[in-house]
Amino acid sequence: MTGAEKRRTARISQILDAAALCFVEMGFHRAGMAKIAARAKMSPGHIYHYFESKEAIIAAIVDRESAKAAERFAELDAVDSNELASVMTERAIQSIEEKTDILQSALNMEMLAECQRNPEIACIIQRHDKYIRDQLTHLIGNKIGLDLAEARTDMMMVQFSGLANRLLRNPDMDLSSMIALMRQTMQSILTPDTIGENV
Amino acid sequence: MTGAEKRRTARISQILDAAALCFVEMGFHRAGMAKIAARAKMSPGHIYHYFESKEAIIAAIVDRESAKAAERFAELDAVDSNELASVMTERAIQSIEEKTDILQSALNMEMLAECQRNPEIACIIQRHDKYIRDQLTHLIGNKIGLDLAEARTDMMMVQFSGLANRLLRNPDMDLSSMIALMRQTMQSILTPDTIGENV
DNA sequence: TTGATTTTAGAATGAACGTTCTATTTGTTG
DNA sequence: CAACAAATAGAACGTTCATTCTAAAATCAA
Repeated sequence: MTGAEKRRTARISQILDAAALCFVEMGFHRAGMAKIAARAKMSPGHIYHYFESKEAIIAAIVDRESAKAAERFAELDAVDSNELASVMTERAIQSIEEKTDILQSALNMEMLAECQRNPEIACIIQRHDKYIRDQLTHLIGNKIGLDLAEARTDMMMVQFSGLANRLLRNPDMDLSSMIALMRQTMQSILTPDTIGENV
Repeated sequence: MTGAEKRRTARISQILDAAALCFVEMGFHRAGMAKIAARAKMSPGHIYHYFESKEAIIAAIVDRESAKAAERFAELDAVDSNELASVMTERAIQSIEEKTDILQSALNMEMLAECQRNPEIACIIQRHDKYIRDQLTHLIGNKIGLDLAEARTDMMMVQFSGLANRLLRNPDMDLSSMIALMRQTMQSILTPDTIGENV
């Protein structure tokens, strides 16, 4: 990688990091280019050498998250089938405990609200969503070998986004009881015969 | 109610309806007062005779939803204890089927995104959330008479917001399978001995 | 080092938007 | 009906913000 290319990717990272923080703190529309620029330690005008528009920045952030998710799934794919269910459960718990995903879900909320009316963003997010869903279905159905893999995947995803949503709406909520619930539900989703005959 | 008061409440409804639609369609920040006014069939300036600011309109919308929710809970409170669980389940299914709550959840998303940085809105939403939670806990614990009422309530609320979230993110999702999952989960939440010992 | 090219800054632009102000219309009441 | 109050319209204001433009600084090639 040449010096110029290095610098370029470094600047892009700076912008993406700054923008993500600004979006979380102040929302997509209140986060002005001036503030993003200040946080990324460059001039507003300069951002336009790397991104065509503010929207392009969101798109890039979603893409970046997708890439991270892909990495995590690649890791899970390497786990032994017998351990997979418990590893997935613990991963989920862990990401809640770290509250990492809480900040992330504030960002997701912003994106989701935005994608309601911005078709290009909507497309990116739906592609991302489909990717995650396919990966999970693969893990649950093929690797763990459970039946009704799609239904279990949907339950899991409902659980995840629901939990994030509730934590956002009720920040003072008792995290430990939420974690207990989460663990239990994850286990029941990833255990045979949990899902009744009426599905 | 005098003629003046009638007109006043009618105008306020007009504004609230128009604003809610605009917020869903275009988001809080893109929904300009001009557009809300046009939709409410009045001039922009006139809105300020009823609401101090745009934020006051959101606050009023949330309050209005709270009032509607209160009505629905009052109805549930009158249902016979033995039937309550199944009535609650069917109510939930129904609101999904009608897709009413989907539009509603787009609005919720908007509010939720907004409340991340607007403390006044955050306060209103959290009060609303607490109200719903208390009501549900009362129904589940006192009327149906289940143990672990708070935990069951939280599971239920996670389930609800999660489902709304997923439908928003993935609008083409197969609704019928979602409904099947929902029914089953609601039943399991509202049945004794469903929640394990580890809670 | 010098000329060329890329990178960066920061001011300028133009549009959008929340809010306010002024004037007009409508409705009410003595 | 006349006088007053409330309701309403719509233009005007001031601000904010994404984007563009101009020029300066830094980097690199020769």
